[in-house]
Amino acid sequence: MVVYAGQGDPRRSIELLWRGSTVENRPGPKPGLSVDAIVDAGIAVADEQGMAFSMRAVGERLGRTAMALYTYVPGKNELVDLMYDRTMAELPTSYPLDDGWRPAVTQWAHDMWEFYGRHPWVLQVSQARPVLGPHEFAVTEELARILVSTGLPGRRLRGIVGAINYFVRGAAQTIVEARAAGGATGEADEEWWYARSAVLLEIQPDLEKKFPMLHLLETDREPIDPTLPYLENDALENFRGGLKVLLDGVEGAVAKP
Amino acid sequence: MVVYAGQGDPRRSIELLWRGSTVENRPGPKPGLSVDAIVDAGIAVADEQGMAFSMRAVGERLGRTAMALYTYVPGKNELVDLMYDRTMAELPTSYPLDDGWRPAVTQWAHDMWEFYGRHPWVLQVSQARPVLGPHEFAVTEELARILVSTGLPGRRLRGIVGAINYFVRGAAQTIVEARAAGGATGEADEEWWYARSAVLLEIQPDLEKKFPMLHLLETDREPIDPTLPYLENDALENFRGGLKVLLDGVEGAVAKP
DNA sequence: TCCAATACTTTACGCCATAAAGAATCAACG
DNA sequence: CGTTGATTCTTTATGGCGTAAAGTATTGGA
Repeated sequence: MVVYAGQGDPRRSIELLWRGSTVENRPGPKPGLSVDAIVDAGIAVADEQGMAFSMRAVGERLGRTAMALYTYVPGKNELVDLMYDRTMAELPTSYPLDDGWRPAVTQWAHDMWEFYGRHPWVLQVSQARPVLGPHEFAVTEELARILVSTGLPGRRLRGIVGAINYFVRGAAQTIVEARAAGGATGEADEEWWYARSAVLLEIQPDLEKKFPMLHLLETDREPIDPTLPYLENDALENFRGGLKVLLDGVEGAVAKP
Repeated sequence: MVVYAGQGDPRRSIELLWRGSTVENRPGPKPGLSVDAIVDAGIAVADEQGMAFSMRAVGERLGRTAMALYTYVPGKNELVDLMYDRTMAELPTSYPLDDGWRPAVTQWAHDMWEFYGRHPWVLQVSQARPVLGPHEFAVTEELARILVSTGLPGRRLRGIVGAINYFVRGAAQTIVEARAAGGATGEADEEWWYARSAVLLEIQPDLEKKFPMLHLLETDREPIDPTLPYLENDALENFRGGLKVLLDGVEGAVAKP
């Protein structure tokens, strides 16, 4: 299940995102938890166990039952929203433009790529309905700021911002899920690929003849960095190459009106 | 939950994908179903109800219990794999190159975009572990074929193929999920956005000053086609713009060595 | 005719999110 | 100082999910 953002009461969600919890002097037992603590626990659990994290797991990590969380947070969806936005706080929001927009965008993209690698579950949070939280805003604002310095009009930049976002996300997703495929250890990785490929070639021996272009793409390789596992090499190379082409396109748009 | 492809026995999965079910004369009652029928039912259910489709629902549509499906298919993951690959069969796999690669790629991308619109659940199927089915191969092979005609070496094309895929997927995801946000009818769409935005502006009145670049991007609009709903306009415009930039980048790569 | 394989159902298990109700705790008011 | 009412947290229960296990009915071949 992709987690859709903000199914619940929009007011409550947005207040939580932008205001945090307002604590006054109220009757009743002192709260033993806080929204912040719950969000942090949620992030920790998700980082460890992926999106299979559950309210039970988050509660357990805090020494409570799952239901205790519902005192602070309307439901799982809203918690995910908060986790999503909170995590984004760790991204830089100020890139120097001294060398122009291109190095800045490149750095932004690489940071984003690494961010997704650190928090794979973020990629599962629905994208289209933006969470509309402050940190997500800040991160996108920064990309916009960098790109505005190209001089291109906003109406053209919107597609570009989207393209860069989609690209980084997609590329990150590829590597992240490929890693996950290997299992918890991250080691059985190549074996998994190998098992699949072997069976595939056994069943379809003439695969390379049936799909000659894919074969061509697969086999025309640059020398790889032997210190990295195969998949990381592959993904990083493709990421750099794709980003380069994308930014070349932007450059073209900047050059001619 | 994003549905990961192929958790089970790789041999069984791949055989199902590439060979279909082998039916001989065996003892026991005649099968009342077939893998094909189940896959079709699965696609129908998913098209209607989104990824919340369940084994029970698929079984029901065929007048069986959920467990009956397990006679034909190892599990839900494998069924999703089969659905995924089967759906892709409806995509064209031969674009004319008479006018060069660019119109062909553009058409490929638009077809893909519409495909995702027809089958939104496909976007939820895990990307990174490719399903490795014949139709997915064919679709990607075709994109590769088009791009090989640019004369670029395979090693450079790999990043480009990735970038185009990610972009189309991302852009489609945005519009598809935005549609879904509106609810089953697809009508409450703008209202949903409006509700969120209104609350956001109420809580953060100086939003536009805090994020001036986003504001700039948002407000610099082209005249829109009044026959389409707002969101479709927006998404389509961004899709075209982003794709153009991306392909400009490819063109740049083609021009200079 | 009987055996063994097959198709399918029923039942059950362990997850999940979360609704509903109850127990314990505390500030404020009479 | 005792009571009230709000608040935190637990317990229990509901209805969903994928699928394991066991049972029943059906069939081709020996």
